[in-house]
Amino acid sequence: MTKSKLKKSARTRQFIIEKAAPIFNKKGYSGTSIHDLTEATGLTKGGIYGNFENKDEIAAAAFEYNSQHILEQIKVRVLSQKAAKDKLLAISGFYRQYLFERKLSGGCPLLNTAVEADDMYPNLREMVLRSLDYIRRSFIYIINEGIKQGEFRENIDPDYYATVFLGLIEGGIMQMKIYNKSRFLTDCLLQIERLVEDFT
Amino acid sequence: MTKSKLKKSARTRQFIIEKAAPIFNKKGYSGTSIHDLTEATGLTKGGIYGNFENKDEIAAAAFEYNSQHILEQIKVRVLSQKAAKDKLLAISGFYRQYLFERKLSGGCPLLNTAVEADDMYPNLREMVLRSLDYIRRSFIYIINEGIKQGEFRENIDPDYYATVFLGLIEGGIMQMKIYNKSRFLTDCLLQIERLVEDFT
DNA sequence: AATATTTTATACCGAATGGTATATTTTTAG
DNA sequence: CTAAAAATATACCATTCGGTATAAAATATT
Repeated sequence: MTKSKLKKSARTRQFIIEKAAPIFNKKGYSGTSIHDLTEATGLTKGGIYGNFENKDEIAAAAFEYNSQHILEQIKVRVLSQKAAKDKLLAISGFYRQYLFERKLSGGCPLLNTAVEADDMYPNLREMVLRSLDYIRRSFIYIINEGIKQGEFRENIDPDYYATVFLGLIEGGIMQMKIYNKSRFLTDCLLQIERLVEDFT
Repeated sequence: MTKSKLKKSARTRQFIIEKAAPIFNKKGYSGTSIHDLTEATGLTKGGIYGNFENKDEIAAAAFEYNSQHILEQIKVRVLSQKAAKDKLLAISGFYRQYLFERKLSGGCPLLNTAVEADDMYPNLREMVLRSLDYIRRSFIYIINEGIKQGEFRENIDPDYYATVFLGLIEGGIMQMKIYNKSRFLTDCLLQIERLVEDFT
């Protein structure tokens, strides 16, 4: 192992994933061809198929990559706050900054993949479900903690608000993308923040 | 004109649209092949291409069909109410009933097409934008009327709430589809109704 | 009913699809 | 530095893709 701790194949695999991820996010699973990936990576089919079994496996890895990037950033931001209210605002804060991430220019991978996969690709659908549920459970956990520690009122339904918050986020992203105006997302995020304000 | 007022071709065209619409809504534009349509209609390629220029035109007609169905139902429900508050509740009421429409089992065509089209198919994107904006403007118009007639408070921002409502609707549908539980949509609709309640 | 017209079926096209066998190159280990 | 192993390029495969020319069938007009 001269150049790196990882084997060559592992590095190439990662390289392919990084190039493939934004393409799948923009064009979707059906809309992305292997040729798109050879073009983006500079590799040939042999190079791609030497590292992945088939298109499904690349798509799955690409989604996981896109998804993990979001979940990790949310995690970091939440952990950096102490008060439950600030933790919730940290999540909406992430999506405010998210607007400017070139990496995710194709929109929200959770939303994109959810819409394409739900009726067509059960494996991808399952992966989306797990990722969405991570955010959901984060909301629920934070709200419950807030209640437990007397920071929030007691009659707040964590499940309900997790759904409302996620709905506002994804619905806001959808509108932002179609209107090509960030205001549509920021308005939805503002509503989340107002609801959170009302928790105390 | 023996059997109908419409020419044969017009009837066949309509027949193709009706069969194609749910397929495009489930599988998306990239995911739907002409073969899918010949299979669903019982026609051959000649029959299809005798009535449509190309796949784009079928997809556009299919989206318009799906979209019009929604917009018309919203229109009817809104017109059946007099008070601004009831008009707003009529829209969320539509989406409650919407859950059970077999016709739209593939989810919300506005959401589906928005997500697939935004980066890839500018024509479809434009059509989605017009449809979404119709609902948006309905919300705005109703809220403005409510304010004008003293039914709602005066410090309500119609544009803001139109965005929030649409976000909750589409975000709710997305969650409902991926979790396969209607509660995720009904919770988002409930939040709309609570916000409307607060307008008075 | 006969004919003109429209509509649909058949048969085909080149290109692109996902995928693979194998030759060649590159990397790794001794 | 050399040999073994791994990774990549080349060339190819069958299938499907969207689309079309044309022949056959169905419909509309007289």
